[in-house]
Amino acid sequence: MDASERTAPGVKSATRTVELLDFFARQGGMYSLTEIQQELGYPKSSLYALLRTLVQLGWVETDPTGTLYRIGMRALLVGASYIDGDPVVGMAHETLDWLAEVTGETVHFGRLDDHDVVYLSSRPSRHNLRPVIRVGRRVPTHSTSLGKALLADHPDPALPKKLERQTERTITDHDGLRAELRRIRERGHAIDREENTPGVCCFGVALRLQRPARDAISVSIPAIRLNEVREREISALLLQARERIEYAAYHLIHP
Amino acid sequence: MDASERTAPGVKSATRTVELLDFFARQGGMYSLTEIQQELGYPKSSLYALLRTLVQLGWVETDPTGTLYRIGMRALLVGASYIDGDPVVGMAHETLDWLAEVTGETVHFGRLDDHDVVYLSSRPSRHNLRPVIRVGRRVPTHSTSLGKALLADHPDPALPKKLERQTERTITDHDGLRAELRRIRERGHAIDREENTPGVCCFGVALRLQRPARDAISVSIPAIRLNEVREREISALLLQARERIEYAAYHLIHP
DNA sequence: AGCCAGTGTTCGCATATATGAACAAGACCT
DNA sequence: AGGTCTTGTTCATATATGCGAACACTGGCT
Repeated sequence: MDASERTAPGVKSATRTVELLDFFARQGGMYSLTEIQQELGYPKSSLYALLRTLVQLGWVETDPTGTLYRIGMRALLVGASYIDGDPVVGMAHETLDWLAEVTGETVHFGRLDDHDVVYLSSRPSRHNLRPVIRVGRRVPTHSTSLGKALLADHPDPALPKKLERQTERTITDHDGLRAELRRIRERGHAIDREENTPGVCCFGVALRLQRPARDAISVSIPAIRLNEVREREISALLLQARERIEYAAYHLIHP
Repeated sequence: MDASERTAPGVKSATRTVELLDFFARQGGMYSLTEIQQELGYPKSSLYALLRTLVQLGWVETDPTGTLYRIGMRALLVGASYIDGDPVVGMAHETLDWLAEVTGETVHFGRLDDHDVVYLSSRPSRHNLRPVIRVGRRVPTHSTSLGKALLADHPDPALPKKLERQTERTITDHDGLRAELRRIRERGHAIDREENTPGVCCFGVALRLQRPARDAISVSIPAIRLNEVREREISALLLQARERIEYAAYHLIHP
């Protein structure tokens, strides 16, 4: 109960369980006991017991030799259900379809979590043959249109300590980012000009369903296909999409 | 170590952690402490500590009052990574795209897990506007083409004790199912004629990447759009898709 | 062959957690 | 208001778990 209690996050073994799952999720691939041990720093024997338990439950799988571990199938179900159960994602569904349809570009729905934005829903662009699963992926706030739109909506946004460089155009200083957020508030939408991924520009707006906003939508475009006309077109459609979702939300709350 | 050790699945608190996540995933929605307590049967106080721990870690979220719990955003990431890290799903990707393209129908990739098949990847049909997230969902083996194809490939398949009725056409007796599996082996592919979902027929084949097979692919069609010609067409394309995937797998193993 | 380094596995004790019972806080009656 | 449920929260102790150290295997090296 004293101030030194920062080391007590609760049930230790539950914490480790999800940290382990998180590790697998971040890294992907298969790892040996010692590799995981080195990464997470738990004692070998504790980790061993934990892994065996999770293997037995199907949340972790091993290779035939039983010595390499990876995430198991039971973990799959969990992710999908967060999205299925979310009313906002549900409401936005049709509008995201529409936005993808009229722009022909990749559309994302993202939610703020700490200093990241988590993709909750997305529509592949018509040009992108392969519909990559991006749901559940995390991207930084400071280098993405989704993230910057959400930061700009916050009266006193908590910026990450260090703004990690993603590309040569990433804004990496706090003053620059604050100036950018001001521009976004004036302009009404956020733009990411290859600040997170080379060759990709994004336009994003925060959904004002609660203050400060937690959800945002964006349209991503290959930089090559971008020009002033297209830019105006995209931002207009994006704002229209926001209206639609906010309208739907309003009528859900006040039937 | 004696025979009565059936009650010791390992680290208790880890088991409960994933059981809790599983509960949220299955049920969706928000639940109070007592509701969860009644469902899972853990002592109130233990559950309380567990929930608080997971809330603090972002794996469980509460409503503003802090009294209703639901699954948290961090759980999202985990599911996606299972699929991203799987070599077979990766290999099948292009072929699934192709199969969806040439049939115009919904295509699924599924993997056996106990008495269920888990969807690992899917392509929406051209007629189905809304690309529903089905990845991670579980369907029974005995009432789906994916499941029956996988059972048929097994020399001595472990049939579920009780074959749950899904529709009026579901095969619910073991003898009937065994006969059906024999027919599938003779025919070369599995058919589900509205046995799992009214109005939906599916064609499925197991991928022979290991024996017994663990993965399968299927094409789903609205029963209305089905006729003998289309049926032959679909099964031919399905078998072709299987060849492609098996071919790709072979060349991945023997470069 | 024998050694060595690295890895997975087991075991007994110190420590953290699980638990039932008691307490607090509302909600809903009458 | 007062009483009576129901539900969330805290606490002390029995109990399960975490831990270091020892053991067992394996493969590579000399």
